[in-house]
Amino acid sequence: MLSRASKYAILSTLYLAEHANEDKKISVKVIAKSIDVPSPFLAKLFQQLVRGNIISSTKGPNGGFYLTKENGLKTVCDIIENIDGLNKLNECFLGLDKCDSENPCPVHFIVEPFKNSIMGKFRDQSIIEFSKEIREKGRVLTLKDLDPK
Amino acid sequence: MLSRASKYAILSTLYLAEHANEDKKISVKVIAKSIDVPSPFLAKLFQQLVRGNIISSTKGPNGGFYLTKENGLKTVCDIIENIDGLNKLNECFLGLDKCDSENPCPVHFIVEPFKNSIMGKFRDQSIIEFSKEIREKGRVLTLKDLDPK
DNA sequence: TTGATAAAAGATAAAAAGGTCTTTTAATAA
DNA sequence: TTATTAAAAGACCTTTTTATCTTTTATCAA
Repeated sequence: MLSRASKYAILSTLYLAEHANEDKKISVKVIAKSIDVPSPFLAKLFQQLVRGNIISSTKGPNGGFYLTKENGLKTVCDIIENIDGLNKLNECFLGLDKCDSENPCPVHFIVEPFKNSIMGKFRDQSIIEFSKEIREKGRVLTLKDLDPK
Repeated sequence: MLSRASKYAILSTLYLAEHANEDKKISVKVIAKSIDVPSPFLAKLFQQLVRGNIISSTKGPNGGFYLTKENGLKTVCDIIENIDGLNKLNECFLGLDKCDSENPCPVHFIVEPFKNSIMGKFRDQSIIEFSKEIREKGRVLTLKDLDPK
C-alpha cells in the first residue's frame, strides 16, 4: 500500500515533530539510528521533503533537520503525496483499474470504510496534532526492537 | 499490501471458480484476456498454484485450468500464502518490525479492525463460497475497463 | 579565514518485482 | 502413430524500488 520510502518519511517526520525544533536540529544519522532506517536512503528522502517544504534543514555545524511552524501544519497526506503520489493509497485492494461503489471488487465494501477512516486522519490532522496524539497515547515510532525490559 | 502477483492469482482463481470445471477447462490465454492480465506472467503464477494444489490443470487439446471439488475448499489465504507468504498481509501499515497492542504504531488501532475483518473473510470463506457471494452480489472481477453501455 | 560539520546533489549499485520467451512434456483427436 | 494443443519448466529480460557512495556547497566556530 505505502512504499517503504513513504513509511520512513512518515515516521521520521513525526520523529522530528517530537524531538526537533529550530533551536535543536537533528542530523540524518541520529534520526536514522533512532528509528532504524538506512541513513543514506533517509538522506535522499529528506532532500525531497525539504524541496516539498514539508521539513526544513540547515547545513553546517549544529545544522540538521527540523520543522518550522509552517511545516508542522502539513499532513501525512502531504508526505505521501510528496513521496509516492496520493493515488498509491487510493488503489483498489485487488488491483482493479476501476473499483467503486458502482463496480465494486469482491472486497470493496470491506476496504472502503477503512480507507475513509485512515485517509480522513491523514488528510485532516496536522503533523503537530498527530505528534501530540502520539505522545499522549504512547504510540511507537521506532522500527527497532524495543528494549526487552 | 498484496503484490500484483497475488492480486492476479486471487482474481483468476475466482474467475476459474465461476467459469470452469472438470468438463470445461480454460486456457491461460482466455483467462488472461478475460481479466486483462499479462498471460505469460499468469502462466507462471498458475504453475505455482497447481504445485500448491490450489488449482488443477491438464495438458493437451481441451486442456487448461479448472478447480476440483477439493480445490474449491481452499481459501484466499491459501492463495496469498502460496504466492506472497502470509505475513505480507500481517505487516504493520507503517512498517514497524514489531507492532501490536502492546507497542502500537500511530495507526495500529485503525488498521487492526480492518485487518481482522479482511483476514477473517480470506481465512474462513472457501473459494466456492466466496465465488457464490460474488455472483449473487454482482461483484466485479476484471481489470479491464467495463463496457460503456 | 580556515577547519570542521552537515546537508545537497548526483552518480551508481543491488535487489526485488514484474514480465517475456523458448523448449520440453503430456494429452487428445484424427 | 502422428499432428496438434496446451501446460510445465526454466532461462532471461526490464523496470522499479531500495540503498550506497562521492563530491560539492553552505554554515558556523575558533
